[in-house]
This record gives sequence, C-alpha cells and structure tokens, in this order.
Amino acid sequence: MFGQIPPGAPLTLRGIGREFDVSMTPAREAVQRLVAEGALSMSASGRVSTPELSNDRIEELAALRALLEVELASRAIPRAHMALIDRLQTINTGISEIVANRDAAGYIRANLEFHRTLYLRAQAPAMLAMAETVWLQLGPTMRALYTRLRRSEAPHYHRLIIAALKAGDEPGLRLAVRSDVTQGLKMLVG
Amino acid sequence: MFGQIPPGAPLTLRGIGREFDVSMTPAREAVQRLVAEGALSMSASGRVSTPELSNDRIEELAALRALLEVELASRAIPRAHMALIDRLQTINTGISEIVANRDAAGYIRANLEFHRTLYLRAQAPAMLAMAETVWLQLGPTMRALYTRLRRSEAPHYHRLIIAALKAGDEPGLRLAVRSDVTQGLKMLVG
DNA sequence: CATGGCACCATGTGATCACAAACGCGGGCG
DNA sequence: CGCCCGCGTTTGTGATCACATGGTGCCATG
Repeated sequence: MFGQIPPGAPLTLRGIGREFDVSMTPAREAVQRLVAEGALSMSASGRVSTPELSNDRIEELAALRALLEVELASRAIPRAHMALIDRLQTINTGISEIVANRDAAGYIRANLEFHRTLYLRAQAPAMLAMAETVWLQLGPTMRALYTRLRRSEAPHYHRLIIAALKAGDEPGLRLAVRSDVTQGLKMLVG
Repeated sequence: MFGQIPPGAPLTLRGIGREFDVSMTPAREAVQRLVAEGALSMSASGRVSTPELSNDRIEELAALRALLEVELASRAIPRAHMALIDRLQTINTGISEIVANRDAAGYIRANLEFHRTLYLRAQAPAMLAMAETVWLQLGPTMRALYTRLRRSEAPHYHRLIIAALKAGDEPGLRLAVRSDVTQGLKMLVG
C-alpha cells in the first residue's frame, strides 16, 4: 500500500516465509488474501508478483478513488469538529518535512493517513475498506509516480480540503478531494 | 452471493472439505478469501459464519451499491447496443417465471445477472469487482429480504432501466438503477 | 429444579511432506 | 551468431499431522 515494493516485483511463498520466520502456510494465506483484494497479481501458474497496472486500469482506479472518497468526505462533514481539523493540519505539516527527505514510502503513508483520518469520521467502515482496497492496488504504482514527479512541496489540495472543511463547504470539499485524488494519477497515464 | 445460505449460519473447515471432497487446506483458503472480502465473518476464535448485518451496515452497503452501480450503468450507455437490450429483456422475462416458483436463490441470481450483464459493458473490471463484492456481502441478507417480502412480479425498475437504455437517457438510467438498487433494501431496514 | 464446573470433543492454526508443473539456464544445433 | 531443446531446480498445491483453544453437554451440587 505504501509503495515499498515497485511494480512487477516477484514474490515467493518460501521467500516470504523466511522473511517473517513462518512456514509456507501463513505466507500462502496472506498472499492469497492480497491476490483476492487485487493488491497482488497471480499468473496462471500461481506465481505471484506486484501488479503492473495498465493505463486503463490506473484511470479506473483513480475514478474509483474519486467516487468513494468524495462520498466519504461528504459524509464526514457533519462530524468534522475542530479536533479533526487540527489533526489533519498536523499530518499535513508532517508531510512537508517528509517531502524534503525524498522518502517515497513515507510520503505515501502520510498522505494516505491524511485521507484516512478524514474518512474515519464518515462512520462508513465498508466504504472505507473499499477505498483502502483501491489504495492497496495502487501502492506499487504510486511509488513509481512519486519517483517520477519529484514533488517538492506538500500537496496544496490538502490545504483546500482543510479550508472547505472549516467552512463546512460541501461542494468545495467534494471538488477538492476529487482534485487531490485525481491530480497525481493523471500525470502517470499522460 | 445468491442467498443460498441464511445469515448467521456457521461453517467449519472440515465440513466444507467433506462437502467438496477436498482436504482442509483448500477449504481454508476459500474461507479466508471470503472473509477478506467481507462475505463471511470470523469470530475472535476463528469460527466462521455468514454475517448478520446490522441496519447501519445494510444501509451503507446499499449506498455503495447505488454509488458503484449508477456509475457502471452510466459508463455502459455508450456501448449499449440492441443486442444488449435484447439480452436484458430475455433475462427479465426469465425473472418473472422464477418469481412464480418462489425460488429465492434463483431470483437473486437472475436479478444479479441482469445487473452484471449491463455493467459488463462499462469495461470497468475493477469497479465491477467491487460491486460484486458488495453483492457477496449482501447475499445471505437478500435471502432474508426475499422470503419476507414475497414478491409476486418482476421488479418494475428493470423495465425503467431498459427504457432509459433504449432512449439513451443517462439521468433517467441513473435514477432507475439507484431506485432498483435501493428499493428492496429499504424494506429490510424499516 | 436451577446453576456451576468439568471433561471431552470439535475446531482452527501452523508445520511439514510429496508431488507436479513451470521457469530458467546451459549446451548443442542450424 | 542466434535459436531451440532439455534438464535441474525452484515454486505452488493439496494432504496430513500435532497442538492449543474454545464450545458443548453432562453431571453433581446447592
């Protein structure tokens, strides 16, 4: 999910087992679950690797993010108090520091934490789970995105999200979330 | 997914293994995958059963269906030719016959086939997969719904969907799909 | 008769093994 | 020099086993 593994990297059950000091059985179960969620892809012969997404697939997943996350943000508005906004602001300044260190996985993790913190307030666990499934599928690809665009500052759409949240401006929030979610991925397919 | 199992039914690995003439290992993998997708729920002790959904959860899943399926229908419009509409109509008349036989699982299966046939045209596999995941979660509950409401005719929203499709009327289609998807579930939480 | 405890049985987990398939590398041939 | 075949090794799959845990039903006791 955090882009620690590049797209197309092969994984083996015995390798994973060695890495985490377990036998093949738990490794298999974990891998199969991730395959079921689309986070890993399995060849016809059962070989497993991180997915290399086609442009069409990336666009589709971006559309899914927009669809789900706009709805989640919208549902979070009524419950968004000052404590939440403060927390979002803290995370956001943290992102600026991480960006300075050129830490791809850290950036992705902090960025998703920003979003998850907001969406938790929507009180919609199934919807949040689906959004996280999409994040999982995009993880390796987002790493590739980050290393390509060499971002130098925190995403300014986060500031728009916070502003819309403060103002209780639902249409503004929906637009800001959609833009934030879509922005990066557009660069990737271009 | 088709409501063949009522909510709350317990499942055991050895039982599933016996039923399908395999050992525990494949049964475990299948069960764990279904748990990951939310189609089965697992207690803290690892016991597995079909989920008994709360009203909140049902409403959330209905909202997800609306969100995803409206988008899928919308994307299917440009590719919806006459052959597709014919197929939908055939499925729909099939539903009428099934309804007469009081066959809950058959009804659910045919109903979902109607929707899937339409959504396949959207060329959005990830989105369709998510919709199917929601269907999976709702399966046992939909059975309960069907046996409660004792439907006597095919859903008339299907006719609206077909009509909107013929007319190329996107807003009409979105509304019809949203209504069809939401209608039954409303009855359940009431 | 109700209730609490106890023993047994069923159940999930992780490890290990046997096996088949496929991947990759090397050598030989065109 | 390039391509293809073949073999060895790696890999995934399914079965089976040992074990710990939790659920259940029975029995004894108040």
